[in-house]
Amino acid sequence: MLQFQTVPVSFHIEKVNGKARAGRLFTPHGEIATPVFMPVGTLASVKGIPQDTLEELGAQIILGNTYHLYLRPGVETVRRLGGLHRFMSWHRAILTDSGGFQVFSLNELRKVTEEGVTFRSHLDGSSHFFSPESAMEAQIGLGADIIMAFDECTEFPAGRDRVRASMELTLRWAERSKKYFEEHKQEVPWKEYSVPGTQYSVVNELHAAGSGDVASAGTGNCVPSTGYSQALFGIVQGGMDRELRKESAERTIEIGFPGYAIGGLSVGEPRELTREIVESTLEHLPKDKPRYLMGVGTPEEIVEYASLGVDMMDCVLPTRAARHGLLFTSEGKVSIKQARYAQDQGPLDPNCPCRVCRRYSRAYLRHLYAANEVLAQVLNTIHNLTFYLDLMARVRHSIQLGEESRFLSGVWSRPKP
RNA sequence: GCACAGGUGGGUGAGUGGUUAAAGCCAACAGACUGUAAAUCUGUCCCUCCUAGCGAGGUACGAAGGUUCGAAUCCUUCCCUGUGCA
Repeated sequence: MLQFQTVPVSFHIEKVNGKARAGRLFTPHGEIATPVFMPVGTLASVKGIPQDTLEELGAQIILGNTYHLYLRPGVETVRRLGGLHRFMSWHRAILTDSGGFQVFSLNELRKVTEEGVTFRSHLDGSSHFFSPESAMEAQIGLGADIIMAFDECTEFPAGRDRVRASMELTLRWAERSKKYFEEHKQEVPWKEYSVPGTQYSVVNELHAAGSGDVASAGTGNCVPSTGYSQALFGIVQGGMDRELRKESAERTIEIGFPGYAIGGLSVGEPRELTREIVESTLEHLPKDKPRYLMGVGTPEEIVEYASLGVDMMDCVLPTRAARHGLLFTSEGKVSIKQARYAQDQGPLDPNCPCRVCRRYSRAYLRHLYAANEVLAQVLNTIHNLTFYLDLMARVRHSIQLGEESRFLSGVWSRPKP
């Protein structure tokens, strides 16, 4: 009889370069080289991109969203189907957000109390209650490798009293999240598929399977190595107040998590302020634990945050902007819908190795967008994700090589082939 | 030929005497997008001028004429389109 063990996700730092770190995060569904950019797949799908393509693009871990999946198809459905990995046939790592961000973004459809948050569904208006406990229950049921404490993402601007109250609430919710998680983490759906006596070897096979072996890519391969459980990360809040950020960090650390996120940023504040808060908050986070900056950013920003010592980032920007015709290239932003590209036979980004830039012209991409073809969204997203993932790979490489001086500028401009 | 029904800005299509340069939608053009209520949202979209504004002129609802203080809206004739009947 398999005894399910609960060793947390582990993190090894391989190289420190200034404030930046390159490392490896070990999860039940594979290793992740950090710093890592995590594409967002809110509804168990990175919009427009099939899972095998994501693997080819080098996505190591993707996000899912508890609130959205809870509403549709429902946590119990996903759990019965073996968890998110099996359900969506994604063999690599997954992180779920707790729904904390929806406390912020659905501000007109929610009511926050000490106990939790009542949401009105954006789908049908029905009322739903999320608490730290129910958010953990849901995330355990979904079975992501990394799950997030249920927090309140504080709005901007907010007065100091409001920020403090919000931070305190998040701290109380963090304790409740951890307590529930510790008591229930063995209920994760993939324990049923655990194979005794396997560890990293299984992880590696999964990676191999992910690199193009269609025959072995069935749901049966969604088998995590034993010896791992999900990992619950805590979230630091504190608004734009350095002191409160410090206090939030210290008290979250006191509760104790295998990784720490910086939340509540990129909520409308000036970019320079974001950077300041990130930098000052990072100083108070443990050096030996993964640090996850939630919800950022532009290509320039993710490079900069990595250089400051952030290990994990996620953002809807590359995927959403792609669907809206905004493409990131080595030469800056390209709004492919502009009339000026109608006759442009050149590639989107001459320095980009992605399949889109190798094959299609700007004129064609502009046409697809103008004609509202679904392929426009697919190709644009493939490019933007390639750009982001490739950028982070170069950042990792740069850190590993100790190229500190070239870090920010060098990574940005791609060497000519 | 006769009888109906129609002709509105790039396209559709509201509007049947006055806050109408003319709704809405589409197209076009530009902008936004940062733990996804997002294949979404915002702005511009007749011409000219400037002190750039709920600014000033001009032109405009098939054509020409008429009624009226005032017409896309009412009348007359003509042109054109669709349907039906010969």
